[in-house]
Order: sequence, then structure tokens, then C-alpha cells
Amino acid sequence: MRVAVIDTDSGFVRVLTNRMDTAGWQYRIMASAVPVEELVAMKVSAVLVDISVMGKEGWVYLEKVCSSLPELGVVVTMNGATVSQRVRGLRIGADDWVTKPCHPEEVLARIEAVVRRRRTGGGTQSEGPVLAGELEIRADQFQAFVDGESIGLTRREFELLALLAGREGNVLERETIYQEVWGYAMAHGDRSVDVFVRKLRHKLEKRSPGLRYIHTHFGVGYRFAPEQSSGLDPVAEPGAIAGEAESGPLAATA
Amino acid sequence: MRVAVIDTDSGFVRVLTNRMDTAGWQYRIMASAVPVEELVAMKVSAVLVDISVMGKEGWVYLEKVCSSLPELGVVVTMNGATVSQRVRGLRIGADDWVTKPCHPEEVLARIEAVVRRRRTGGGTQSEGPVLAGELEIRADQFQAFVDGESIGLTRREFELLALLAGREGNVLERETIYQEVWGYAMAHGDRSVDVFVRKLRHKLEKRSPGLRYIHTHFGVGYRFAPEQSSGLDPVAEPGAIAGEAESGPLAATA
DNA sequence: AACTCATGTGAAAAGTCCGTGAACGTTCCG
DNA sequence: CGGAACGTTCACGGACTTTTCACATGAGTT
Repeated sequence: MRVAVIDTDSGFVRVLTNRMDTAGWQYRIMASAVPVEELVAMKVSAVLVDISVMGKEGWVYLEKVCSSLPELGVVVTMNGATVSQRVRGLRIGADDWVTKPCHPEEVLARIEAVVRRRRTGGGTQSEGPVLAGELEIRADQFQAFVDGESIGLTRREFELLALLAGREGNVLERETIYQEVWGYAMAHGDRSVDVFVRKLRHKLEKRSPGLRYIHTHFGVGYRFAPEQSSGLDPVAEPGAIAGEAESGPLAATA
Repeated sequence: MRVAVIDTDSGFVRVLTNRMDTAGWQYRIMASAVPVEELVAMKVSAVLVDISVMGKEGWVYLEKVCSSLPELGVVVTMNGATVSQRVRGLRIGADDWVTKPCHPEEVLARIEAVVRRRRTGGGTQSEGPVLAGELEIRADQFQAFVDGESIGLTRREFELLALLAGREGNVLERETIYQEVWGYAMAHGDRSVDVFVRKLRHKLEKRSPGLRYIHTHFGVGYRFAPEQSSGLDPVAEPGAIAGEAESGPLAATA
């Protein structure tokens, strides 16, 4: 469990860190607002923030964090918050709100609850290698194989492939992909997803020619599905990119 | 939003239902523990339970619900709960705990937060495909299918079709359509909607001849409704506002 | 019937999106 | 310090989509 704490109340922080040490958590204490990117870099699964340390900016900051890191657990604390303040915070996107003074044990339990819920939802990761076309995707190795040989994916390439393959047949929008793989909201105009798709296609094609795995949906995003790359017709296939008349909707079981 | 409430405190329940009515939620009130299967049958996304109505059995029930329905949001209430009780509840698997007395608005906000969190994670189970005539409209693919084959819509074509089909049977004015699909007000004299309707009709007719989906209402706008394209007029318009534009067999393309 | 205006139609112009190669910055290692 | 591996950003050209326009057709009106 990794947590970021933004608070200036030294007494509270001392008691809290005590508890967290006992529980074996990793944490980092900060006295003021932290840029979103830094939260990402810390790889925390939750942030505990006393919104009063930032004054009025607190609400803006809260909103920004919640919208750009929807996967992050956000627990707000505040001295003597009113009902309407609490409601506002929760509506903005906070996952929980604890009014000070409060017992540190309860704070830990609430953070746990928030993170647990997150994990339950996203935990669609079944075990065992995923097979698709000639590919074998092994989550335990962060690598994909063809004929038992690694195709040399980097970490991000692998995560992108794993995401796409895990939603085989579905069209994923760039924003969604970025959110899932990079962990935070995509900046407008960012082309990283396109670039990585290209790298992936290149490596896939090199080791597994004859199959096309990643298909572009113009104006929307990408879809993973192993298909014969019509060897006869490298150019044709009318309306291929946008419309691809192909095997119908797969039952989206998810 | 669908919620199950298990509570015997009539005063609290009255105020709460008031609020939920205002918010347009669907709910069901119960005075005692409900079997897990019944919660499933109700298709609720969250349950608000006063654990004290069941006495000591409450903890057992709470644990059972949390472990067998991990996707369900669970918010516990209780009169004057101690810290250790709250911690226990949260550790068992409850998503949130509100100690009475409390403000109903905050309860709603907390339920919202719990459900929102759940949805963000695993919410792939959204709406199924929309069916109309021979068409299957899939929002997850940004595409429509006939006989399981994509009909090759572009993004805007798809959004126009989705809007019209979602309001099946209703006549939509051009301004309304433009506002919904394009996202901003239509400039005077803009013919984009007409052009896209034409493109849609063309693609629909190509893949699903025998049915007419989009009908013109002269001087008003368009209406979506799958109808036999034979000479028959199954829906005799009461001639009042506008007549059907009975465009005969489309000008031959071949 | 003749006129007027709304809508259908086809294609060209304008705009947007995406594939691609390469430069740049960062981190990690020797 | 230098180099390698990786991720990010940029610019360009082509592919595809959307808008615009001119004209044809058909509906409602006088």
C-alpha cells in the first residue's frame, strides 16, 4: 500500500505515520499541493489530502486530481467541515471525506476501503497466458511470444498490447487507452498512443507476418483482433480502415 | 441509480426517500435483512444498511453481502457507532460508513461516490446493442451492423444515427440534431445535417434494402423508424403537420 | 399551372486524422 | 563521462472525413 499525504497538521501526521509504519505501508508526507505528474511518478494508490492547507485553491486542486487520475483513491480531511462542504467534495470526485478530529485507525480503514474498491473493479486480470493469433501474451514476464520466442517488447509496449488484447474485438478510444496504460488523463494533442501502436505493429509484423493484429478506426481509436493480412491484396480492401466489413460484433463479455 | 435501503428508522427513511425522489433515484425500503439473491434480483448498484436493525447478526450479514457481491456498493449506517465498530465494518468490506445522526444529502453524495468508484473500475457492462429493423447499433464499436457485418459508418455518421435511433419515432428538428451531434449551434443555412442524412440513407439502403429508416418531415426535420419500403404506407400520417417525403426508388447508382 | 422554397444529389474544396521517420530528453549502466 | 535503451515530441505527407457549393427534384402555395 502506497499513500501520499498532503497535510501540515504535524500532530495528526505524527500519529498517522505511526500507524502506517505499524501497518507496513509506504507513504510520503507533503506540506502543499503536488503536481499531478508527481503523484503519478510516486505510484501511489491513494492520496490523503487536507484540503484546508491550500485555502480556496483546494477545491480546484481536488477537482483536477480527481478528473485526471480517476484510478487514484482520494480521501479528503478537514477540520470541522460542514455538511455542504463534504457533499461538495464528494460530488467533485473525492472517494471519502473524514472530518477532523478523527481516529487514525479509521483513516487507514477508509483508505483501505477506497483502494480495495478500486482493485475489485479493475481486477479483471485473470491468470494464465493470453493467446491470440500466433501470439502468446504472458503477464508474468511482461512479454509476448511467437513460437516460444520473445518479440522484445518494452514495458509500455507490452502494457499497450496487453490492454488491447484483453479487450479483443472492442474499439478503444485513445483517451481510454492512455488513461489505462499511462495512468492519467491524456493531454490534448498527445500522439504517444499512435507512436506506440506503430512500434507494436512493427514488432508484431516482423515476428508474425501474415497476421494483422491492431486495426485503426478512423476518428475513434484502435481495435485488437488477429486477422489474415490478405496476402493477395496489400493495398486494396476498400474502406478498410474505417469500415472494415468484417465478422460481426463479438459478444462483449468483459 | 438503484438503491436498496435496509432500515427501520422511519423518520430517517422518510427524509431520505424525499431526497432520493428529488434526485430521481429508484429505491426499495426494507425493514430487515434480505437474502443475497434478492439483492441481485433487484439489480441495485448500492445498498444502504443500518446494521443495528439486525443486532449481532448484522456483522455476519454484512460480511456475507460484501464477500458474495463484491461489485455491489455497501454503505453502512448506525446510531452512535464507535471508532472500532466503524473500523471493523470497513475492514469487513463495507465501502463507507455514516454515523447517525447524519444529513441525507451527505448520504446520497457518499452513495454516489461509492457507485462512481465501482463504475470507473469495471464498468464495462454498459448498455447492450440497440436493435432497430435489421440494424444493430453498437456504441462500444462506434458502428452499426447488418447480419453481423459493419456498414462502414464514419464517426459523425454513427453519432447521427445513434441520436436518431435513440429517439425512434420522434421527429427531430435540424437545429436540435446539429446541437446534439456537432455540439454547438447550427449556423443559418447550414446543410450538413441533410448531407449526412443522405450519406446514412445511402449506406443503410446498400446493406439493408427493403427497409427505410430515416423519414423526412417537410419543413420540420427527420424521424427514425424502420419501415417496409414497399409502396404501402403502414403509418398513415394524419396529414396535419407535414406529409411523408415519399422518395421513390433512389436514383439508380448502377 | 406557375412560382417559391425546402430538400435530394453529386462532386470539389477544405479540413482533420493518422502513419512515419527522426530528433530530443531522460534514465540507467559501465 | 559516454553510450544504450526507452519514452516523448515534432513535422511532414498522405489518407480519410467533413464542409461547402451548384444544381436537380419535389412539396406546398397562390
